[in-house]
Amino acid sequence: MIGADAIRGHIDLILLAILETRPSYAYELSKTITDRSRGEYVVKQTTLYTAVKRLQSHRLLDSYEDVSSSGKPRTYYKITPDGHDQLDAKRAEWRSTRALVDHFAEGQDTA
Amino acid sequence: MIGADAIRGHIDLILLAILETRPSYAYELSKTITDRSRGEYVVKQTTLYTAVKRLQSHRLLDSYEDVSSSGKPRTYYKITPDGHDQLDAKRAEWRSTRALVDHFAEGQDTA
DNA sequence: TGCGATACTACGTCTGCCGTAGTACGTTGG
DNA sequence: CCAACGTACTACGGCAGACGTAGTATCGCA
Repeated sequence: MIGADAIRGHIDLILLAILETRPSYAYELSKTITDRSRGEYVVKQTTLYTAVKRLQSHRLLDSYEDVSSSGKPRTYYKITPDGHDQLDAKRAEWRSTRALVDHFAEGQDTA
Repeated sequence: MIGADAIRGHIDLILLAILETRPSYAYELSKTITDRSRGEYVVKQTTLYTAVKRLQSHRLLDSYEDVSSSGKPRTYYKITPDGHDQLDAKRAEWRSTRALVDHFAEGQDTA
């Protein structure tokens, strides 16, 4: 089970990366994350909704209603061109972060 | 330059890992981090002091004064046995987190 | 008709990192 | 001698992200 603080700040990257492939809606996104992490990471509903709203407010996601599906109409989220750019940027940032933490965590002394 | 939010939650791991080798004091720790990250990550003083105090309050670090050095007496920090355990735990957590983010970030679809 | 899955919102709280600022001591050097 | 600079540390308020809890609402199905 992975704690939220460890993931903190990377949820945007995860969501954008999932939505890069195809549009999805909040509930499905949360399932996708749970499934693909084999249950290791379960996003809280509040966290998820907050995150998609944040991304949308930054114009990284667009949303549209889908009435055709069964049940309540769903809000689908779709990545925007800006979202793609951000995704690239966040991937790069992640690689830097990963390299940095790896460096210290593994205690190498090569500068 | 790596933003603090990307590192957030991993500072404890970084500090413990550095102190695993040998005791150090706040100022030196900050220099170590700056140097070893080639200036990519510069910890703020407030962040650093908050972090070491937090670790100490959790009994992961011990401190002692060193009067022999020139200048103001320094507070040296030394990792405790509990700190070693935490370090192992945090390393493991980091590996999980890394695997998870990598998985999503790189858009693999192998569950 | 009511239960379970789906779909979402509201609100207050906690924690970590930041910005800014100030205090204080020592060595060095003009 | 005293001023500047590096070292060492504290205080305080702010902000954002994630959380816990809880409530609302619709639909399918038995």
